[in-house]
Amino acid sequence: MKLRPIVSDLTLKDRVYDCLRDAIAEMDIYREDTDLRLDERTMAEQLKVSRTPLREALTRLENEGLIEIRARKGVFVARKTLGEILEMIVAWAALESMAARLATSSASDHDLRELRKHALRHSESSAHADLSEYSDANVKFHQMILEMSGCRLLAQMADGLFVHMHAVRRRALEENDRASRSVVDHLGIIEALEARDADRAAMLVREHTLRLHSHVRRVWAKLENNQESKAS
Amino acid sequence: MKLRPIVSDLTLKDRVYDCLRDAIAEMDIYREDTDLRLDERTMAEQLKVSRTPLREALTRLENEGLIEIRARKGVFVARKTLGEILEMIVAWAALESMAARLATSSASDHDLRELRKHALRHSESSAHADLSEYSDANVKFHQMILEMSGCRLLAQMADGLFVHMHAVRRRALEENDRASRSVVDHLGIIEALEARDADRAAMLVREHTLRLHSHVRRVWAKLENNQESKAS
DNA sequence: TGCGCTTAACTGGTATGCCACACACCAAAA
DNA sequence: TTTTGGTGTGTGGCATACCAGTTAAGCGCA
Repeated sequence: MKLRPIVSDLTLKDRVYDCLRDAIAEMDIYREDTDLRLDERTMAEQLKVSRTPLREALTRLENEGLIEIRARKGVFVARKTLGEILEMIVAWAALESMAARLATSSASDHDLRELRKHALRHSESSAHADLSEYSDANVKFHQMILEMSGCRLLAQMADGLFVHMHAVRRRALEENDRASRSVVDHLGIIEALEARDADRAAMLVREHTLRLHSHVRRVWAKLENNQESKAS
Repeated sequence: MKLRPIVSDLTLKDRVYDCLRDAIAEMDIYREDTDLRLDERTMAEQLKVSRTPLREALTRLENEGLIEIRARKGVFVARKTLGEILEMIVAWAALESMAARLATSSASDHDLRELRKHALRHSESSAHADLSEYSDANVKFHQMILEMSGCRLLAQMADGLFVHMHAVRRRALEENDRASRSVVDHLGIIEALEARDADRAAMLVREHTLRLHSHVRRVWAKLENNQESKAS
């Protein structure tokens, strides 16, 4: 018989952190009329905890760049600038490119079959499915590569970046012609992995992600122009 | 009359964080008889602050993996396993490789001259200077490349990894024949950057860092064998 | 003497209250 | 009407007290 420990070591602070992290990820941060203000006391009351564990959770969120705590001003959900988002994509490309390189030698044939299966399953849905579903499948694809690298840290660091992208995609990933291009890219990546071609796999992943980089830059700039013209 | 703002936004929690971070970096974590235990109340007393800001600083250190907080057991400086250290080096290689790639297009000629100057200044000292001095110069070299990428996030993420290496190098970087090899590598990297050859620069940086990877793996394994034979 | 139980000291976790500062609002003076 | 100093309210920062789990020393019993 196998028993699991009764007490989970999950402390209040941790659970509050998870809760807030999810809540923030679901927010529509970039809508102009979104209230980015978070009040410590209000939240503490809603969560039925005191401010202490809450504040420790907030400290953690601040480290990860999800919120900004300004002394005696307030706690605010961080709205990333275009520049910061582009940098995150670059870092992501760096990590995943290395992951792909490692995966060519550490991924099992079974892993690669699973990856291909996943890609095929969602290749059709890409055209007509709703954004959210496609986007989740897309993220999943990249996470699979990161995991196949066998290097947990790479996956972990990339995860920290994905959280931010969650909010971004609502604003910048609306175009759908990207999806079909994306599918082609993915297949190319899979083939390079299957061929165990490290340089090629790393290169394709990098270029694929950097394509997102220019896409976001383009779309974002357009959006900001729209806002300006609306304002004037 | 012109006055500068009086208040620095540095809160107690931040200063405590800086203080602890430095203190931990200076510790000889991997010596067997080092006491890894940190007591909240003792530290609070020494720092003359209450436990609240101290705990928030600790939370932050825990996020970055420098310490481990076990509920009702104690706070401990985290001793990284060999596997974790190797993963950090891989991630570092990923980030800096991308940085070198970007640097080939974003670094100014002046930046590159500075880099070469720095490398030359320390190329001689590498042979006879003490480990600490050489190691600092070495880290500085890599930080310069990360900065030249123009991508702050890359530099920032790599910095988070360097903190851990600070403790590691005391244990694993004792061999000195590495230094001369390192100098050669560095010059090669500089030349690739000067030639604005992105692929080559990225490749050289990656291989250079991955050499550290195998070096650490080798030395570490040897050390652990020594410990075992001593214990038996 | 050896084992097990009690218990007291110690740990991090949590709740609470006060403080200093930021800011908005208001009233009085110009 | 505009400016300016006062003041009230709300915010996060910090200190403190208490709580619950952990541990090990001390005690009693077989």
